[in-house]
Amino acid sequence: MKKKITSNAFDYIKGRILNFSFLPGVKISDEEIAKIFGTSRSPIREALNRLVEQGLVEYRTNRGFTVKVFTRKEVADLYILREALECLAVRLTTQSIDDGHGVESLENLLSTYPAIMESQDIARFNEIDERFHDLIALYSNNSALHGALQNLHGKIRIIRRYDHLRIGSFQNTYEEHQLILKHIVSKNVEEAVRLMSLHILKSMKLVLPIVPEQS
Amino acid sequence: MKKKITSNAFDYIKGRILNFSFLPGVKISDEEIAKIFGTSRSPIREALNRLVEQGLVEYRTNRGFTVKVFTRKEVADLYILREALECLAVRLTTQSIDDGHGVESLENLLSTYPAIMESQDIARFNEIDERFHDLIALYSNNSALHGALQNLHGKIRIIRRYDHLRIGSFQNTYEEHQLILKHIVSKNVEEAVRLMSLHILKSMKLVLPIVPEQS
DNA sequence: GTCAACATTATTGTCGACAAAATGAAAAAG
DNA sequence: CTTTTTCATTTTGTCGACAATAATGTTGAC
Repeated sequence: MKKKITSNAFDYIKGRILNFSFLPGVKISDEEIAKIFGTSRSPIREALNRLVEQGLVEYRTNRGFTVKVFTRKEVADLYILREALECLAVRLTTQSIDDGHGVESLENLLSTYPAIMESQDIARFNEIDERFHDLIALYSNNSALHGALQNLHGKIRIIRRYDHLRIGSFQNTYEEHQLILKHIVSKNVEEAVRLMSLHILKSMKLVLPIVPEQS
Repeated sequence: MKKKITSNAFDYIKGRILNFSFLPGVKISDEEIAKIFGTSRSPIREALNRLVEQGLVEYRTNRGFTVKVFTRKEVADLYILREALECLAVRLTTQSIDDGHGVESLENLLSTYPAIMESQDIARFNEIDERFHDLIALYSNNSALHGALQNLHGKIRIIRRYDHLRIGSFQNTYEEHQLILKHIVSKNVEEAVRLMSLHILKSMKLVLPIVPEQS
């Protein structure tokens, strides 16, 4: 088995960005990462270039790499795009879900919500929340869509950091997910899509005011 | 003025992929590109890693970089995603188009179609075709959406290579674009969206059979 | 002639070094 | 004191080299 430093570094840096260990705006020094990995800077730079293209990292010539900072406008744009994509995912998934164990997976996931809500573990709850949406994207059986949504979720995760009041909306999210799934299972496409749209837009309204106005 | 080899190489390689000078499946040797640029391989590799993340180039460990080959399923997925995004773009653009010179630009563009149709210049026609869609994405005033669509168009361009019968459909495309714009201008959102959807799906039906079945 | 084992060559991944550019600190000018 | 200039330090972009891996070619057994 090989090392493939680039790929490891990619995961490592992305991980630290997504769990807020690297905060928006901070510099990511290739030299430092290289030291951490005990390697040279070349593979680290390759990883960073990948992350730039993924939209999580920003780069300015002769000035290095920083974690991307999103303006409020950008966040709104992301959510509007996300709404369209999630609705498409619901549409496609509803059509094709019986061809597999998709319903099962989703219902299993839903059944784990209460325990986690009980525990008040925000990070964990956000994880399964994201997983719910990811599963729907997955069962849409459209890899381009799935990829696009994963990319969006990454960016939105960075933003969600500001969003700590979410404890109150756990119950809400749970109920909405349940209802969406119910309509997916019963092939009620239009209603499922309508609910998903509301679900995303509601989330946007919660998040937007918390994002700092300017970069 | 700086050089920024990475960025130049990125544009150069992407350009050659998009104008079919690098065909799907062929190896892109970093060493060769480095020779062309008269530089070392490091900045070339950084550029290639960016292109990998953009989905135009594929990478396998210890085996180098190749131009991405799309399967027919992937192409179908791309078009379905594209339909959703283009429709969203039409929706947003219709709402906001009077706040600028958007209509003008689009009408100007449309007015250049006949001459190019006359000339039978396929490449040039595909260019303005793409430009029409890009302008709509631009005037949607949603940078996330615009970016996602640009990315999609890049991938679809690779596929379009197989599509050489398009001369016949010039007239068709022209009329459809005219009609779509007309409904955008007159704020007839739903009809504009409906027509755009048909426009994309028709294109998909044309392209799909031409894509080689398997990778 | 086919095929496996081995040897040769080419390619890929990573390294350490260094010049150019930016940053920050100190000195000079106002 | 501020502002500007100069200089030292750090960071960034690129290079050329090399070991590890894969691709290719050669040989000989069957």
